Amino acid sequence: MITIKEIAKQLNMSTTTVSNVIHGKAGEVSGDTRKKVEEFLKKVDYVPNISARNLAQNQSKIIGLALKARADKYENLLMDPFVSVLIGGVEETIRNAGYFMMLYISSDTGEIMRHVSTWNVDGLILFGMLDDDGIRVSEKYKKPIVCIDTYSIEGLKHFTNVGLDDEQGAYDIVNYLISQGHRKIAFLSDNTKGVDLARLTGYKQALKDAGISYSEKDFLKIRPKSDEIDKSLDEICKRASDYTAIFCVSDLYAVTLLSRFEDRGISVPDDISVVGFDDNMLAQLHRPALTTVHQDVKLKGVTAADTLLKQLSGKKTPNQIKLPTHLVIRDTVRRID
Amino acid sequence: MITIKEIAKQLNMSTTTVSNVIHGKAGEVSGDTRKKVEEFLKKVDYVPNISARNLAQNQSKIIGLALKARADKYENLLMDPFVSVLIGGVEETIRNAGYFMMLYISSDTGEIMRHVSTWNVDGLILFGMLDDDGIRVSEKYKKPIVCIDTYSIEGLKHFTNVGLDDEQGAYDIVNYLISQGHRKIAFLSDNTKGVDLARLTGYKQALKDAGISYSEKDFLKIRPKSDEIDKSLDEICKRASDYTAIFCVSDLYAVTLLSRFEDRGISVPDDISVVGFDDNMLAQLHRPALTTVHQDVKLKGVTAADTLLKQLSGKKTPNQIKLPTHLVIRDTVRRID
DNA sequence: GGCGGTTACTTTTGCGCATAAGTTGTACGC
DNA sequence: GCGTACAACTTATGCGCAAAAGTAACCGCC
Repeated sequence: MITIKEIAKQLNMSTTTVSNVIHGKAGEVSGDTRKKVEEFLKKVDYVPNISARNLAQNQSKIIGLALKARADKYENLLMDPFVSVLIGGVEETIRNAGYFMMLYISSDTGEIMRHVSTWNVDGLILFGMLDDDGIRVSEKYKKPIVCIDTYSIEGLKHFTNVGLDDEQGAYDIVNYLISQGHRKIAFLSDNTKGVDLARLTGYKQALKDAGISYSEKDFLKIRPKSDEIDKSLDEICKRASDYTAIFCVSDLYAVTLLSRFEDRGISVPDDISVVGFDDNMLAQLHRPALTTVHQDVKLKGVTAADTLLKQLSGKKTPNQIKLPTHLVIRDTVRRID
Repeated sequence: MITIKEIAKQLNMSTTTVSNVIHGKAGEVSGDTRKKVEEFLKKVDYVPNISARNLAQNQSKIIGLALKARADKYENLLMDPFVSVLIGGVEETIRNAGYFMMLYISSDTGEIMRHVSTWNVDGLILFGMLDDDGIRVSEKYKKPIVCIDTYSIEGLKHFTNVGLDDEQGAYDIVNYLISQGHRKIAFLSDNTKGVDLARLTGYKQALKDAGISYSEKDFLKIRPKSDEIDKSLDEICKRASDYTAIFCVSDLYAVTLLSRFEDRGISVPDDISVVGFDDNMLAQLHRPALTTVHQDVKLKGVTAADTLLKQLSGKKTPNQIKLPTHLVIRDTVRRID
């Protein structure tokens, strides 16, 4: 590939002049010269060597997107259809701003931070990754970081988080359930942290506001590891008869439960109502179609990227951005009287 | 971040010595010095500056993964749940080999190639991207390229392709349909190129071997653009009564069709049988669960990455790798007599 | 005792680029 | 007609690293 030096030699001028034209520094190069250089650049299809540019400027034009990866099927973020949509949103935004995306899938924060340092990445988007260890490590590298769906109190002091109004979304759909006459409503999830906790809180609040009591046993805990999920699901099916409705923390779980119910001859919504959260393709295509809370996943990716870009240009951003959700009523909830 | 130069200064030795230790060049540095340097490196948590290294070595340790992106919902690769699994397979393999992954989503081959050149990427994995234009452009940059699911005859002369034995997979499932007594079998797809063509060929061959004739009208063409898909699906539903079974080119289409049938009161498999191809989460979770052809998507990603890594180390690779598929019999096919 | 070979280093160069610092030439004001 | 300001350049430097080329000490050996 041709270098600036070679171009300068062929045009019989200095590299600085060529460089100035490339960077559009007006007023430092005459119209004539500019034109000559521009034409030549086009002719030889000049492409800068980013390594050299980065070295000289101590930047990288790279934005890292780190995803937490886990081994088991239902634990693995990658299994959820919406992840690739989010990746797409981030990539598009970043590229339009002249940055590049390096994708990193790992659960080892330290490893990621070394990587950040090695590549001198300009900024980082963390999805499902921020633990206390991560916060400590990441403070060492003074790079802008935007988290997605992270509820760490400690983390919010340092980084901005892009997420949903999970609590409100959960509140809305549980409230809808209540409006349809349901009073025995279970909550299904595999943990009580972060996003799941926020949705649990919304669920509890809706119950409380309707004067419905909540007890520990209304939390149906699913175990996502592949060797346990079947057993776990069976247990939940047994306990389902205690409820008229189940609010699943995600569509993935909701649809999984739906198919399990179908297999056991439990009819939705006649025998029991089921709702989810996310509104992904699974929810739309399943029959009965799932009543759920819609989130705009691409927007989430775009917002995270935009926020990071703002920070890179020195602007301040709020440390908590909550995207709205809305209820999508389909066919898995029955009105009871 | 600390540099080799600084380390050398503090240890009172030359940068070359430090560099040699870093690269484990035995015999060029004494045990004592080696130990001293290694300890120091650990103490200061030295991380190399990749830009500088790449510039000096004229390499990049980057592997590009380029995905073809299209605007419409069903045309957009990212919408298919399996894409992120494939990305994960590539990333894992690459990272274990000390490379990094830069993700690129675009449909502009030229743009991608400029990017390749700018970053001096060591190799490229192309997914759903190779058109004739792409071949021409990519020949200019002498970098190893591995394609995924690409059937371009022209392309195979230049690059290796990792794909499935699509023809055999299609043959198997259509043959299964025939073994269940079906003779009026339609094929559903949105195009007749690449993977879709291979599956169509397998379908036709199975019909032929069973003495069943095929005519143009047995090809149900779906139009994936978001403003057309509904109408398109309705037309297909009308024509469905001419058949006892429909072989959809992908699970995404199959499940979409399944839910449309359900909405119109057409019962699967009682009124009509439906099969797909891919065996993704949609197929597993839908009820009735979809009979389909299984492919190992992660393996596809891993194989593509492995193949590229082999090429990077100078090894020869076959120019066509076909991963096996197998039939997964579930509940969307009825035996007819 | 001079020479080749080896070990364990150091000095130097250059990758391609951006940029600070330096050099012209010339128009302008008074 | 001299200083100043500015436009339009060029020269020189350094980013951090790898690696080629150089050096110095030592050993063995005929």
